Amino acid sequence: MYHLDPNLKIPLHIQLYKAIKREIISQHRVGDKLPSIRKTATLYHLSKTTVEAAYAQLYAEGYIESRARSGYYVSELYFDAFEPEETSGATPAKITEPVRYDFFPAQLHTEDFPLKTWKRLCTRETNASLDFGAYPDGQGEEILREEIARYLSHSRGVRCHADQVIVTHGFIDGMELIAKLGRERYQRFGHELPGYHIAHKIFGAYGYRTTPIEVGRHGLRLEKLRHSKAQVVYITPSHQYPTGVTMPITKRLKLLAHIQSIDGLIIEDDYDSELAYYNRPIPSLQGLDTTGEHVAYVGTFAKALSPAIRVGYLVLPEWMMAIYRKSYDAHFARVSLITQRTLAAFMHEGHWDRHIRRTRILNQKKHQAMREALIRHLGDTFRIVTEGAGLAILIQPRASEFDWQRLKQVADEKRIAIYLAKERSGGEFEAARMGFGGFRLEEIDTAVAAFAECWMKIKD
Amino acid sequence: MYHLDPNLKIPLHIQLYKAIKREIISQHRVGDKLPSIRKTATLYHLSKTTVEAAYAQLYAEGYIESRARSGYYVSELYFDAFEPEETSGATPAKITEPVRYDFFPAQLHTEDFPLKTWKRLCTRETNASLDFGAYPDGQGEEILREEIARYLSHSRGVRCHADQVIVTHGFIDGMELIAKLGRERYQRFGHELPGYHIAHKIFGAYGYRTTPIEVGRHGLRLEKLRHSKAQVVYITPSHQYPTGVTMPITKRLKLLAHIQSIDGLIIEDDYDSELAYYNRPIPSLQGLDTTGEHVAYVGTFAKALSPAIRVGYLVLPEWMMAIYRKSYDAHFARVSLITQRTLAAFMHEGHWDRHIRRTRILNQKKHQAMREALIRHLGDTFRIVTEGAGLAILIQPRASEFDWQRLKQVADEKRIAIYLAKERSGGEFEAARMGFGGFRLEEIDTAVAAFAECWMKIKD
DNA sequence: GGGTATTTGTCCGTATGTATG
DNA sequence: TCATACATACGGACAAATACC
Repeated sequence: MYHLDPNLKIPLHIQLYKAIKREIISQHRVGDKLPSIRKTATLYHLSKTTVEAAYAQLYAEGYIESRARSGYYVSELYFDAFEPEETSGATPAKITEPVRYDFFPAQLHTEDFPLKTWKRLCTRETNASLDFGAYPDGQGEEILREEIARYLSHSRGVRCHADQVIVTHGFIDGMELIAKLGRERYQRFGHELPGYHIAHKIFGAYGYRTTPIEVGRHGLRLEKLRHSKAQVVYITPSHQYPTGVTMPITKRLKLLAHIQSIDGLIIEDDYDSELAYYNRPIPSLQGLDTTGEHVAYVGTFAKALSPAIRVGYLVLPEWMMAIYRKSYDAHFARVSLITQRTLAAFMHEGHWDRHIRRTRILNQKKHQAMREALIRHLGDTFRIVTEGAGLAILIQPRASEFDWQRLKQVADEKRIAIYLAKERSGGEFEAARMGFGGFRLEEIDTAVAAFAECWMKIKD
Repeated sequence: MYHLDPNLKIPLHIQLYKAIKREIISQHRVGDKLPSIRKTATLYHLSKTTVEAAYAQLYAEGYIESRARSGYYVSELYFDAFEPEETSGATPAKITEPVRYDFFPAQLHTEDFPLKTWKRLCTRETNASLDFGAYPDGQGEEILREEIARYLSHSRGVRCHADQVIVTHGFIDGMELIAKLGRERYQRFGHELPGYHIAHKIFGAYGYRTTPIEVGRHGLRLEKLRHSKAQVVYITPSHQYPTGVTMPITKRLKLLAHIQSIDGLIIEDDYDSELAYYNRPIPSLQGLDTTGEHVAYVGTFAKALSPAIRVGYLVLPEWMMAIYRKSYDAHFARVSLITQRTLAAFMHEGHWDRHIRRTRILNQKKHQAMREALIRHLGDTFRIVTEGAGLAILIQPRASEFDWQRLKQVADEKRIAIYLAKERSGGEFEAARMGFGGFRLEEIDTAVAAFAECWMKIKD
């Protein structure tokens, strides 16, 4: 139930959009179905088109997804997402058979979440907060911001102070904030192609002109960037999504020099650096930017901890922080206080560092297991395109002809979820991304065996 | 076979609706099945939605009934009204002649009750309950409480859980319960003036000191409330009785702040929110009260469904529920189990939502019909004071002098029941409340014509 | 008479036309 | 010309009722 006022200057569909957005952010019930366009329209005496406009806005910004002829559903914000649902009690059996093996390349097995510790800290903080009547800090609780700043500076080479950190309700919330704060200064937004599509949708929704910029073997093509005249550029330099390439240090410096020369802004999305088990992490662009004015750093806890936690953070240059402080309600918390306090305690007591380390080792093992399983079950019919890039191994068949669509179809029938990757934009499917993050270590071999059955069938 | 012309100005679904209506009226073959939506659609080369809209229109006006997944059937109820009543046995002729036209401003025509559906569910639940020997729940059957909680939270913005809902035997029962539960904590009761007089009588009977509080153009006068020192205040914020004013959101927040500051209690009577066809609903006070401790919400099924059902409900703050649980027999049911189960099923299967929607559309149409009839029969001798407020249009004569008492008297002689409204408290009668809820749609014009005869006589 | 194919109301999102500033 | 909002019209997905075998 929202409050809408037709006498206000603000258009009705915007009012509705804002109200729903607020609700989604505050009670993030991922996967929930929104009331249908008609229901909402009759309830508030609006036309369907008005409601549709509000939903379309939410959709454009990635808050909700549309399932044709079924309804709108709250998005699993950010591509991290995935928790095999928490079946509470008597959930009715799903109509669609659940997948047996899911090779989703960017998920973590839920068992890997240190649930017990988290629960313990959570109840402790809940009790401690009861007699604590202080105002929340809209930027995020200070203790948490300090923990984040400390972590980032020692393990990611980000130069920052707690004052520059804003705790957000995840990726989208953070990107919107950047879009808003930057729109007086910038108009042209560049994004990676292929890349994570949500980013440019958000900036598009905020009135930026968006341009795709090609990704090469070492990340973003700098000459294309120059040519595009983009002032703001969104990149995933440490582990480009979805190709997995890493931008080498020399290129990072060149990129920085260019952005500094045009007084632009890099949005550095370091979405899964915590999981990197493969190589020495490269210092963040943010840390390389000695001016401290041209990089906005975006991070999240969703990947390494749990998507359910829904906490991310920004590290912004001082000039953006100045605008932020002027324009935002200092006491409107974007994230539940308890969650923030729990997280702060979790970090402060060293659980976060331990968890990261543990996850790294585990991922390394899983990677190894996947590699071995592939070799065992597929023999010499395949070759590895990339490995060590994230939670997946990219593979291709040795044979030149291969019917990818049929592979997917056969896998589907056996309720195996596989994920194909295109080489660059517009090309054909050319590789399978064999994700291992979602399996338990000892599950991997069985899963690959099942996959191999499909593979072998197609190969001939 | 109807003739439909897509080139006409009139929308196709309206053309179809009119054609079918004409046919039903001329050859009213009660119980006949209409051709299915798809049949008609293909026959006339229309989309399903267009036919659906036409049928929905007929349904809303009561010409046809829908049996889900079976078909649409011509209503009986509609024609029953014309038949001379089946006098069972020797009923003596009534002494007082019954009124021919009753403009009572807050009633619903009995035809509008979905009797068939209700009966069907009722027998089903009766049979189902036979072999079911569980204890009744004094607070109300859980399935019903859950349905109520769900309905209230999505369509009235009430924050509640089924645990906080108590099913009552109507308004008075509920108010008595509140009076009992609150009397240890509160002594001073405030009520609206003008207002619904029953409320303060009940609280008076339970030993409260009661004070009237004036109603202004936007509802209760807050300064008067403060001055009155009332701790408990009974209000009808969404559609004040009898003035019809709505308390805007800003005032609601102020009222809440005041009550919170004195640790008092608001009794929010949302008696006819379901019927609101006129404006966008405003979220309930209960939902705005973030503390969850200072509003008791009172609702009823009497208005929208039928007074005969005699079921209401309360949503109480937790502290009141705690007292309730201590003091009341957990197994003394206030309402017949069968009724509760029937109602729960009625809601669960979507009939309640459908009924509400249907009623809204119908009221909108009746309102329109009343408006047109008034203009047709009274010409420019009157003006509309308020409309869209509930089931009546308030009118005044243009002439400055007008003998209201004589109007009432003349109408009385013609057995027309009319209802006059005072402007604020203490003033003279200054408007007539032309209620349309009690008429069938097509009756309205005749009724207004009869009323116009009286009106014109006085006017001169 | 019990399982199966079809029919049917009902729900859903979507596209386009139109009045109004 | 553009944004806002509403009305009209479309056709697909689904589960229950029904008809059919």
